[in-house]
Amino acid sequence: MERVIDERPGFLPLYRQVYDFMVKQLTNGVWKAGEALPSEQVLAAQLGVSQGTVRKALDVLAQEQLLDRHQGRGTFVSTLTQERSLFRFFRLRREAGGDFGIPTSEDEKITRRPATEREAEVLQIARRAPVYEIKRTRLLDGAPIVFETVIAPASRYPGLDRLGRLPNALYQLYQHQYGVNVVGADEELRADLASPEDRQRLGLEEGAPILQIRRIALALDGGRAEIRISRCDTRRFVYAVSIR
Amino acid sequence: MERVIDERPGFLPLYRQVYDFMVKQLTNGVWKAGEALPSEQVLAAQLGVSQGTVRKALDVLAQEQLLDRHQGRGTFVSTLTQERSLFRFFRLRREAGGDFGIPTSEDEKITRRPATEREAEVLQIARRAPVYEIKRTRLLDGAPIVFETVIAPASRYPGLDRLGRLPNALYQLYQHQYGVNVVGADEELRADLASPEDRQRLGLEEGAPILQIRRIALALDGGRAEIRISRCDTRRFVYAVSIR
DNA sequence: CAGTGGTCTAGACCACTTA
DNA sequence: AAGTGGTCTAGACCACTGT
Repeated sequence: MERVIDERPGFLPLYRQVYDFMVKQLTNGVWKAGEALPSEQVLAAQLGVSQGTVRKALDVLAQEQLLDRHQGRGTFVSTLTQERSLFRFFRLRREAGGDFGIPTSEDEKITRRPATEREAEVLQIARRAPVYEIKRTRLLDGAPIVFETVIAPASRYPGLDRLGRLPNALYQLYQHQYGVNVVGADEELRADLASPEDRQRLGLEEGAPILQIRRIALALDGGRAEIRISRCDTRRFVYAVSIR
Repeated sequence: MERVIDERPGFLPLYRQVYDFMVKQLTNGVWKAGEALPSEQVLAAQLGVSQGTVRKALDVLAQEQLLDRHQGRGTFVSTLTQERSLFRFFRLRREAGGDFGIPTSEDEKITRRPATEREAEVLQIARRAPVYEIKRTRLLDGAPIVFETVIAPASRYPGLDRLGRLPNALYQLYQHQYGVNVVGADEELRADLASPEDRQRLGLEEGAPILQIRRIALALDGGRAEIRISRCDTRRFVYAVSIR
């Protein structure tokens, strides 16, 4: 860690510098998903700081769900396969406090095309830079519930269209194949009427109401991982949020 | 703090016991909204624990937004008047990353009636126990956007129907008049078609889509503060969520 | 048993606010 | 200058996991 001297204007607490170092280890793939980190003692010695300072940085990362800590076992890089991580981003569940459903996919189609003006701006890529557009129908309990469109920058995910059938959990693919960690999302929700394509994919009648979710997924490196537009039939499932 | 001896089965970390003590101070109104707490040193001495342990409990409460800490000034009980607290629960904003609007209210009507079976269950009160039902139209930029129905247990808010015109921010009233702190909420969102009452209050046409938010507000004491059903016109405003 | 993270302490010093 | 919270250290002991 080299103990950089704090210049007065531009002061960063030590544990913050340790935190930044650790984020770098994660984004650079030095510490990979599922792996164990060195122990607190070892890290403290390597970085030339006290164990308490290392601990403070680790606690922040654990709270951000980038690390899993287990007393007696060690500290591990979080994997998005885990239930809680999956349902952090897939929030449809049976109504009235029911449990979450396990989604599957159908009628998938992936194309490569230039980004629209707005997409390029949101994804922070060059005008008309290539993106992959993935359209698919998502099912819960075997019934079509969501019509999903994903816009992902081609630069982050080279060859995404040559992978064959995509897995159910895209974020897991991003993490393991491309080293892109999705750590958060901003969503905007609104009600709309079903479009012809909504109706065809979800088996709805004309004039049926639809819940649209427009999500911008945020990557660990500070950039944007994708845009995702989900159009949901909420007759039997609701979108659940907990505010704390 | 009396330093309760930890019985082996039933072990609670010291800082957790300190935390529980502090929550009691807040729920019992010993520490009131806006007031300053004793300093860390004083608390540590009073409770017979180290400053570090007090700090750990205070940090948790600060993170839960129940306390505000300011270097050099002190630690204060959070007030729900502050912008960020208000917008923690009012999440409609101008679309496409725009700013939040400041809501006002209109056509308010409050009635007292027995709870329905389902309401009683959700609010954790006795069958047919009295509740207040508040209906009102909420406006943004002067335009009616939300038709809101609030179900609040009468036992928590005695005389709520004799207060005259209710303030815009009900949670602030709950906190200052009744000592009820709203610390979180569970929400379920779905799309629906505008009902006749929706259409009348929001000026919509038949067949217009509506975003319905069903919220259960959680109080600091672990009970339920209210049920709130918001039916929103999302043509010009969207419901914004940040997942981190 | 050794090794991990979790808790707790005591004390030093720093940064910020107020008077 | 005095008082507050914020950072950092060093060391002790506890709880849990594996071998």
